[in-house]
Amino acid sequence: MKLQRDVPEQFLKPYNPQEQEQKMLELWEKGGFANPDVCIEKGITKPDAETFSIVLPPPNVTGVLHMGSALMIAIEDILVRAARMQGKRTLWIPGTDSAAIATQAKVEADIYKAEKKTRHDIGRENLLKRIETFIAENRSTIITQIKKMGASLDWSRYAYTMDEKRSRAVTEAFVRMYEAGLIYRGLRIVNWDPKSQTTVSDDEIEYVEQTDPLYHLQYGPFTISTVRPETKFGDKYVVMHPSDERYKKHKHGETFEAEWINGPVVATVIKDEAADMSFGSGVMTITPAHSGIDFEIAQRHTLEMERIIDDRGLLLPIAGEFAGEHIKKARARIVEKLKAKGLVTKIDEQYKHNVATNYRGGGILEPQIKKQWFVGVNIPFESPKGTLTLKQWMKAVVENGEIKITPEHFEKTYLHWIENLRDWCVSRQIWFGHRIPVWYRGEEIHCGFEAPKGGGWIQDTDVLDTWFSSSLWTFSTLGWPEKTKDLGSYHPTAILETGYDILPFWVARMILMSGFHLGHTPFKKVYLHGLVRDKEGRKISKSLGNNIDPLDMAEKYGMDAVRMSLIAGMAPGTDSTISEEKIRGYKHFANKIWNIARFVLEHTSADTLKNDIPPTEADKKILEEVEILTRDTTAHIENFRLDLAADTLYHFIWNRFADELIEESKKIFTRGGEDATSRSHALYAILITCLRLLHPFMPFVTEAIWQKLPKKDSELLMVARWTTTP
RNA sequence: GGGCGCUUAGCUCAGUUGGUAGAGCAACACUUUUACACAGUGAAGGUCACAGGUUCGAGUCCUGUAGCGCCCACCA
Repeated sequence: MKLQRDVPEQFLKPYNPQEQEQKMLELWEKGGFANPDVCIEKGITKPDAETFSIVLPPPNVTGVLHMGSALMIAIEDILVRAARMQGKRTLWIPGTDSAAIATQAKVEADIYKAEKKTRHDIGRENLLKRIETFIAENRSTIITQIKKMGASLDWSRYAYTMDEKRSRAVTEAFVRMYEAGLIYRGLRIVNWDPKSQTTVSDDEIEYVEQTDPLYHLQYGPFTISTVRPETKFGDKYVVMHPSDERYKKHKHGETFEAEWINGPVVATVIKDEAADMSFGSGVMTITPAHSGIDFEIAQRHTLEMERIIDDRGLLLPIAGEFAGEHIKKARARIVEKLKAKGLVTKIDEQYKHNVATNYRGGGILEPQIKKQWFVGVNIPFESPKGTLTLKQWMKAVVENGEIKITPEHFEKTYLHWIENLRDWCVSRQIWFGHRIPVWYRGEEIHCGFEAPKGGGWIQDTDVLDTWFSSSLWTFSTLGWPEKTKDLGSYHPTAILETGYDILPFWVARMILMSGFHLGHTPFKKVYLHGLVRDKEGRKISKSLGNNIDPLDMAEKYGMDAVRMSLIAGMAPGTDSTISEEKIRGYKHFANKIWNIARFVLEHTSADTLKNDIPPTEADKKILEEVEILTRDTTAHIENFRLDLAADTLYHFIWNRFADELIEESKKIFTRGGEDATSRSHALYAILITCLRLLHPFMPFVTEAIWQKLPKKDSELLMVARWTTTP
């Protein structure tokens, strides 16, 4: 058979991603098919088709794309593109997050560096203005980068956690939960950072190992031990385990007198299982105002709680002669005094223990009792499943299979987390974020959208935990609390895809919020991906210098190669590795398909494809193989085994299609005749199918080839049908 | 301390309900044959962590041991 001369010229060179990618992006944008309304309008999707909706876990508005987010986008785009091609009404909603703590910290640090001023120096209003400016200057980066990845997001529905609609949703959610009694204000022990003057959520604690002396002190008839003598001024309870044989003769509630730092005190014996019999003497004194465990013990037995340390870390008057001193400095002097009084029985100099620090800024945390806002997880509310607590709801929807988590073993992690779940502290003492919609006037409290009429009302100065707004995301992005069409069509979303590391923080809390506000789940499925590591299996971090920038790599090897190398070898929920060599490997693959297309097009043309001839027996068999390939790939995608789908396609295309089918076709074409015609039809059909199936994974190269095909059922591969014979 | 995982080729990892061990990369030899050298052909490479058990049959199921990792809690 004679070579066709009408092969597009571009195929005569190796595949050049830089040349094609921008063109494809423009083509897709012009089509507008990421918007399901456009798909319906243009007759691509049926108006009553099954929906497939998914929210993009919103990246930080001022962030930059890294391999982790690239993986997430690749996975979601594959699911979305496949669903769209399968005829579903497909919506993928983009958005960004304000990441309040991180953003404020960054701006504060910048200001301090340039002007040596703290936020207290410049004031709330000014700081917020500076943050807004900072966000305005940096917000486009991440959006541009996401677009470059080829993500088929519907940007007409873009949402930002701090925009007007989302802010409205946050306030509405807070007010409704307050009115239902699920949000309350309470005194609780919180992690207070004296350095930055804010509370820190449990998730933001970083434990740092430290070596300090452990002092063993005589306390009445008991020996207690502590690394922090400076907190011990108010101690008047000794706690021991109820079944500790050594202290059998001491009854719960009995009192005794003990000589202590600033003179004699009357102490009470408390029996509580929190005491560890194997630690030291098995007896401890407690400081309820400055220790979580102690606070809980005190609560159980309704003991007095007295503050010893103020918000700045200075000792209060209870410390007597030490009052006003900073705890750090006071310790040595207090130890001296205890020694002088003969109360120090022993010192372990090299005692290793963990100190809680603020992972941003590193300040050592000092637990304090503060008034905070909480979402009560054990308070009943009326749900479609009857009267339930939030905790019971969150447990039920996963246990009864309304929400399926993949990989399955994370269901255990989730349920275990729910078991240990305590009330969620949602107030934060920072300035950037959604302000708590509560006003005070003396003892009066008002929760609503604005201050009540009449003067003297002062709004709560705290803002909400950033996860509060994030947990409304599946429905706030669809227009809630308005009863929008989108909300009706696309909620619950089909699937939530995110990293396993935020399963508790985000996934669980979305289930909570959706349960209360909508009475159903926010999604039907949860798919969790793993972390991206370097080829040595190390976490990617700036300090290790092993960061591989996805956009640099795309520049060098093409975005398809980057996407494919993230997906291949990535089993659900398992950490995967990335390396430049791997990316290069998939660039070769893109080139392979390119050359396959060239070969096929050299042996077909619009003219030859017109003749509808029956395939030979051999070709029939080959076409059956392609059907199996389609079935396998579709099944793998449905099971979220994108790695297997990618592998299957890779091997079929390279080892079967290229190495075998094309090789044997050369002889057939040399002989010519009907067999050759049949074969050229078959190869063309295989190419078409491979392009369709591979498109979600490698959208650019497949679309670029598609654009040059002489015969196809759709102008854009992006909205071509998933399975069909032309 | 509680929970969840992992251990398969030099490296990174697949291995779906048990049925004679797989891929990519790396390394080796050969080949410039007009789709592609960003290639092809071929060869090499493994006591599936270890020890028991169930089974006709175990990488796969069960029990235990060792090593590694992650999450949660946090020791006064």
